[in-house]
Amino acid sequence: MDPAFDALQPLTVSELARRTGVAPSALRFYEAQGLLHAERSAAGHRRYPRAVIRRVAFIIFAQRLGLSLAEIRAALDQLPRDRVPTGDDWQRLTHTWHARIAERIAELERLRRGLTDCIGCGCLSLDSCRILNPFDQAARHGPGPRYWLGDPCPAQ
Amino acid sequence: MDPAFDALQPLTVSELARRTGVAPSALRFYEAQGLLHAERSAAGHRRYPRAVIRRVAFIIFAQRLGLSLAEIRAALDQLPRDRVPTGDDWQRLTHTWHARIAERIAELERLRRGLTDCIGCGCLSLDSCRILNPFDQAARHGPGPRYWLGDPCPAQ
DNA sequence: CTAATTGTTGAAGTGCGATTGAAGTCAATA
DNA sequence: TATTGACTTCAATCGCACTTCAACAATTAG
Repeated sequence: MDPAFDALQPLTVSELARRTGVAPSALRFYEAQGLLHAERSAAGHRRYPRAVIRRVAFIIFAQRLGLSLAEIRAALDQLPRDRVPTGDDWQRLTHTWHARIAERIAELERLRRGLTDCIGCGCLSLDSCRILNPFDQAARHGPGPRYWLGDPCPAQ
Repeated sequence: MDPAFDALQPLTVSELARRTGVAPSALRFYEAQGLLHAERSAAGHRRYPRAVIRRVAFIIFAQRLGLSLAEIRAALDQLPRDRVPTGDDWQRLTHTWHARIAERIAELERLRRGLTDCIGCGCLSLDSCRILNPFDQAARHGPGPRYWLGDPCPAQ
């Protein structure tokens, strides 16, 4: 009998992969990075408690919001280790993300505006146009600063 | 005299870097990838026509929208080679991006909703919840499919 | 003239987020 | 018993977007 039919059994890596859409190789990678943990069967196979699905969902959400795995790990480390996290536990983690989402939406709206006002228009204001969010960009580590310097576009 | 003061002179790589916020190494990399082209001075130094600023702006915008350099190159290849692109030329390129931005904003709003409805809530609906956009995800090449399968969350 | 600055090239290195492959283990089935 | 299939580990590799480095050439300031 397919163990996936038994809602009380822990999940194998391929079952978890099927349920989350995340490849088994990625799940193992996440475990190596400390984002997931699994019990082991007698044969050394991973056995995931069902609560791990929510954890993987969290990882996917966070990635879509642009967080790195290191950041996601730091967030997940805030969860209680001694019990299954409650809805409140999860909500505390995602509390600050609403602001993050709002910022990203705002940036997209600036981008949309920039498409017409600065890229699309025939003016030469690009030299002195600020469309991309400097704060957003300054927060980026590593390669490619990419902030647009100067004063607002005269077209605005 | 600083040649940057002369609005009619072509730009050196460091001037272009300063005006766009893109590192010289990145500008050279873009040239190697076929996204930019430059005339050369007698000494073999790059001389960018001023119109290249708009081109770099386009690259930055496109990157923030999640396009790869290969995709951006394909878009830029649509521009006329025999003359400086007009506003209309640029707008034709960015035409489809408005839809792209709208989709991404919609995804962020689903994500925001999912934070409360599915991650944060105490229900067990995650097993059968679809928050992340399957179409978006299916469009992703390479690693990490990450689509959420199944029926909509009962909480919705 | 000298020294600093800015530029050139090609190759190699970096960081992230994985995937892939080789070699081996284990349980169930033909 | 043999084989199939799912799993294990560890190391290597990949794709992307760059950055860094070494060695050298040219320009510019004092």
